[in-house]
Amino acid sequence: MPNSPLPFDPIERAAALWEERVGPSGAMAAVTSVMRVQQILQSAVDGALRPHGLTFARYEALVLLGFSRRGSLPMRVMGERLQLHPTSVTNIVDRLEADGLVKRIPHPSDRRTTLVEITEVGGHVREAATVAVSAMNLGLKGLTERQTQQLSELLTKIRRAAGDFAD
Amino acid sequence: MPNSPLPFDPIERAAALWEERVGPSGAMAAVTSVMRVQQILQSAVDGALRPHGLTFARYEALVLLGFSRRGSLPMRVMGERLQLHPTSVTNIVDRLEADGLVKRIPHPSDRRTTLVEITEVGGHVREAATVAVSAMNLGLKGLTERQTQQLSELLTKIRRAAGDFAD
DNA sequence: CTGATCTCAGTACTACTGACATTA
DNA sequence: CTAATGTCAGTATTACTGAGATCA
Repeated sequence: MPNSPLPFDPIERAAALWEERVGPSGAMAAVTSVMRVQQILQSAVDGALRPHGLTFARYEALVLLGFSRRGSLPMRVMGERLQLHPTSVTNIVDRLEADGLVKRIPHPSDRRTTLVEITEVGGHVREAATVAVSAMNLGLKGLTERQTQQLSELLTKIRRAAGDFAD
Repeated sequence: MPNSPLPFDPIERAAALWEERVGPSGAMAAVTSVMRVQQILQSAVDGALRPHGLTFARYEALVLLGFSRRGSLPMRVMGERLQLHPTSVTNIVDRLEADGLVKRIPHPSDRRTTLVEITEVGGHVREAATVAVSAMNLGLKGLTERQTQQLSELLTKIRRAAGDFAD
């Protein structure tokens, strides 16, 4: 455990001081909250996936491949969907391939492109990992179903404004 | 730029497939959204702070010290407030100290404790950095003031449920 | 002696830059 | 020739584990 719980909300306290000495604190509080919740969720999900030898990033890649028609996708497409830097895709696929969960195969018509295909073992690991993260509801506690949806909607507004996608 | 914007929302698409093949996708979508928005905000804030030689983590530490009475706090307290691992506090203070923004001073009564004090230079950098992040509203675009507050409230429910603090 | 505080060494993971090879 | 696709090497940040020194 990093730290025992504080008797007060540190973000709320920081926001009060910010308001008093700097100015409106709404954005600061929201941004800090996002950072902190990301850390909480990342830690929770990674903990559930560790027994399966996966991180959340690698798990997402595995799920994406499992969703595709032929169980394979070009590296570039994986990067687009998972919002990953090209070198990060290389890195993640390297690790998955080293564990035998995916394999690189040549693209039939475009020889620049590398396809990544989920293996049978990869499929089993994906299923087991999915059971694990589903069982913990991905660490998302404290919100009702409706509030969870509200949260997604608010975050999607931010993503859209940031130009993540043009819907 | 990591990638050009997609013509559709990748999280929404993944959620639809998840719903179809795995089950309820609300939590998955929310968690993935948090991860992605954190990345967006982190990148935006770090970009604004880079000219000042700071990351968001180091900036937060500087702000925290600036808010304290005497401009100094024990390492342990910094870790509590910023929700950082003890070794991360050491790391961050090391960097700030190397840049002359803070300095370690001995605690007057408890010799186990190290106090971290913001320097005059550190105060100037903090002020300039605050102007920079305030001007960009911390990268938080796409939400009204009211929605920003809603977002903070939802995230705080998660933080409370995770045992971050006992209010 | 027990527990608190901090540091150090080392590991893991991911992002990003810049360079480069291959191919459309 | 220009653009696209991946890979490699190297750098930067932060989280975390385990060990250990110092001190209340």
